[in-house]
Amino acid sequence: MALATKYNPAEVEDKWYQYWMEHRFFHSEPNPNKEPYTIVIPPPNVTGVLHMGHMLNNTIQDVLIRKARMEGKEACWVPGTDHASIATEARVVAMLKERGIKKSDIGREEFLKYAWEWKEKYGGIILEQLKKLGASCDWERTRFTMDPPMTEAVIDVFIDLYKKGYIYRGMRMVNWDPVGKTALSDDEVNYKDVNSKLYYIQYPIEGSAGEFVTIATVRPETIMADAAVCINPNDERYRHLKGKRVLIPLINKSIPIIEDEYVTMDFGTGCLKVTPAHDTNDYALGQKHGLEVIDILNEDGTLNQLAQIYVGEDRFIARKKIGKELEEKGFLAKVEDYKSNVGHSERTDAVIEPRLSLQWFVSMKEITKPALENVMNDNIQLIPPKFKNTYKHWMENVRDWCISRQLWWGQRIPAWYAPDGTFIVAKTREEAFAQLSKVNSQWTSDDLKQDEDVLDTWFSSWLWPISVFDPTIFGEGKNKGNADLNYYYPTNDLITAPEILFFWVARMIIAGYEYLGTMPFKNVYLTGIVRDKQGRKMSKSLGNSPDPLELMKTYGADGVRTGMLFSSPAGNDLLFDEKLCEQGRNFSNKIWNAFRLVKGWEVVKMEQPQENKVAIEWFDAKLHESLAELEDHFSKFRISDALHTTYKLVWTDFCAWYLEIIKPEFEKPIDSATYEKTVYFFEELLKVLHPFMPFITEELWHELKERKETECIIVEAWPKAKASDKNQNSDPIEQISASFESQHIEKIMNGIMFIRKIRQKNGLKNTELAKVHVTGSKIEFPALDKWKTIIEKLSTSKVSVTSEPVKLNGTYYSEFDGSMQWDVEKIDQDKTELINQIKKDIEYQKGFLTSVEKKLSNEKFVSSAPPQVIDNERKKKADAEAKIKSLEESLKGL
RNA sequence: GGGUAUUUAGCUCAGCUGGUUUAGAGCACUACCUUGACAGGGUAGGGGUCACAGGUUCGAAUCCUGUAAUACCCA
Repeated sequence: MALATKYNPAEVEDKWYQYWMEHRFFHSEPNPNKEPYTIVIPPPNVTGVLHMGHMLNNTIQDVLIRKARMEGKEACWVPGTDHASIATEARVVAMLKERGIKKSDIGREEFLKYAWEWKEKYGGIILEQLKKLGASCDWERTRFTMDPPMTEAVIDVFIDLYKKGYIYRGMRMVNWDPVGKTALSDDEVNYKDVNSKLYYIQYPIEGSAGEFVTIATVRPETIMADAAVCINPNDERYRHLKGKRVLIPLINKSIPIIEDEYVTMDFGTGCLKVTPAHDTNDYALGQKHGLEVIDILNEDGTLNQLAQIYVGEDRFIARKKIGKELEEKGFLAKVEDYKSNVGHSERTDAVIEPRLSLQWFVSMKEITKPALENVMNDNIQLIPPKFKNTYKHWMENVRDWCISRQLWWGQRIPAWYAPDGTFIVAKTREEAFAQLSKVNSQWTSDDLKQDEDVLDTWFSSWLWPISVFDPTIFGEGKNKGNADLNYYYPTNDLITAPEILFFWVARMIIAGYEYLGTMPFKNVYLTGIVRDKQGRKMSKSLGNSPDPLELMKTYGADGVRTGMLFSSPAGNDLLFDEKLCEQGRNFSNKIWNAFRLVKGWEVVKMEQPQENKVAIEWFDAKLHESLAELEDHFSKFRISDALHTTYKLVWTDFCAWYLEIIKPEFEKPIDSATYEKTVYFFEELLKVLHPFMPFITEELWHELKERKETECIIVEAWPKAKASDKNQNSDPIEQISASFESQHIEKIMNGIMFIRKIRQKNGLKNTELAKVHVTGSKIEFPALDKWKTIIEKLSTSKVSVTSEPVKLNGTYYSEFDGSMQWDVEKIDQDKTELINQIKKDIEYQKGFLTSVEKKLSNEKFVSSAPPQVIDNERKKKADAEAKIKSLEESLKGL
């Protein structure tokens, strides 16, 4: 045989991907005659390289899009990347540092030139890697969140929301990253338990020499920013302090003692220092009591002039030094070890500093309303639905969204400041100046300064499902959308990771309702997180992630795709094991070898053997049963289950049973009728396999038959499950099973396995025939008779079949399944094992019988259970009794 | 601290509306098979008190309560 015994994916994968591209099979245009099916890719970070999370995510998207394409829908999968302002800027800064260039020296314009240069060079890597995976994205529609039209959309949205009153500028306590020197959104902060110390500091009471009040704090370096000391008005211990003042140690500054029930009496000393500039809760307390705000930190986390002491020192060094000085000067009562939960920057890992600053915010209270409502009422479906709760909780407690970032890489905020601080939000300097001139004519256009900050990347990507189609619809007086938008929007499914449910998904829903009045997608499929075997999240720093490209080289893209999907229930984490890819590769190989077998046959025109007709009839039913099951799985996004169904259909039903039945003896030809039908089955199987394994299926599709240039499996029609004529209303799976004698065949297959078992126990050689007698009920007899030759072929035996019990000569091992009796003639060998087996069987059956009898003798059961259930129990009882009898007889025979 | 989940075979998971022979699959494991498609294979086999404790019910892996462990999200 000319074909290699092992399938070699490397030879075919690139070839077919290129072929698909050349023939533009991935490209989509609006087509009113077809139903659209749209997915927008969750845009990976431009700085990113393919990791296992992308592999899983994009495999699922590709499975869905390929299936939709085969179903005759206008399938459109839009790819692209986002500009990831913090991550990219960090990369570019690092690159410049290597070249000895400092960001601050070159200025914004120059820096952005380098950034774009960097983006052009490295930015496309991940998209190229997706091609290796087989992703059938419409590459002609590739988008980048900083493409000029996409940027314009972002600016339009900013201006529009500002005009609507959703965007405001405000002094707010933000999460400040002193290393990145930027504000972070709440979601970009990771909280970690950190060992720290609780300092008990004594504040002298003004005017009462020698009297102190003790305060516990983990941040002694902020005492200089204290604006008050707070006690609980219900606290008896401090009643005498009412209305007094205390002096801040070391700087001797006088501050008031205030009262508020906010203070927990049993935490620390029950006495709280209030530092409005450096703690979120203290800020709120300060607002309430009209306290002074003293910010003693610079943007890099060092102390400033207002601190008076240790000016210029880093906050952590200052903490140590102040602790020491407090002790030396007798202000420190004690120090305790303390565990506290401290926020760290997701990007730089620096300890987050709550900091007051002027930032831009989106007010979330109103704008989120439709987004919450339409998820709760299932207009938009989250899969799995357990995420609805989490979503609801977040949406109901949503805080205003801080959208300004102190970076250069991103869309610069379109706000223009006059020298006196008044500002105008407008698209261009000219527009801003024109607006300003109306109210104030003292300045020239050149006096205007644009805001230095850029917008959060999510402020771009929340528009993604709209702006990839038409970025021009945002803002007042804009058009109602182009043909693409009207055709593809709302998109169908969004496949993404649960970790960005709020970062991204929720915000896209908000934008969708705000700008188009409708949902951006109908279903949100949340994949799990890919972990290693020990359950650790895969990460670069742990180095526990395999290189996806290497994996694809080793196992083939098809192998890795199926490997990922073998174990990926929606929303549950996937413990990745390379063995899964190996299983995927082995599956490719199995398909390949089935093909080799079929392709190797000599086909002649001759009468079709009866057993082949029987096998075809059976497999045809099996195929349609599986198709119905597949449809059910897909409709519920049970992708892994869909793959398992396909896997079993191909490996077990087709290869292990069907092909074994019709396989001609060595070097004998096959009849053409069976061959044609087998090729047809093979084609149908390749089609259902295609979404999972696009490459091998395309290859075999063309190997199986001569095809025209565009006759590719990627655009072949998806096989539909046959619906039976009767019982139109009942479940499709049941219909098919019921319409066919499948339950008889299942019994026959069990019988075949019984014979094989006895053969093995008997130590029969491959050439020796087992002698078998099968007795079936009247209803089963026709099926048995039809399958007789097949039973013989598959179990290497000589079979006789009757519908009435007959007297058999000799001794037999028997199996009775309730209606069929299988007797395999005993051959003298060691019987003890078999005897033990039978005894075990009898015991099992007796135990079973007891449990059934217990049920039936329970009066309450008999009186309250539905009749069907009781009948079934009676049947179970009769079956068990018959089985025991049959087993005891064969035991006697031994 | 608050919330949401999970816990079924050695591993990864199904088990969808409580009853379909005292629990299924894949992988791993064991035995046998150099069988003319495939050893990346075949045939057969072993393996589980459904986390624990209560409760509801004629009947619970499935529903309820509590406990424990784990994971994620939020503060």
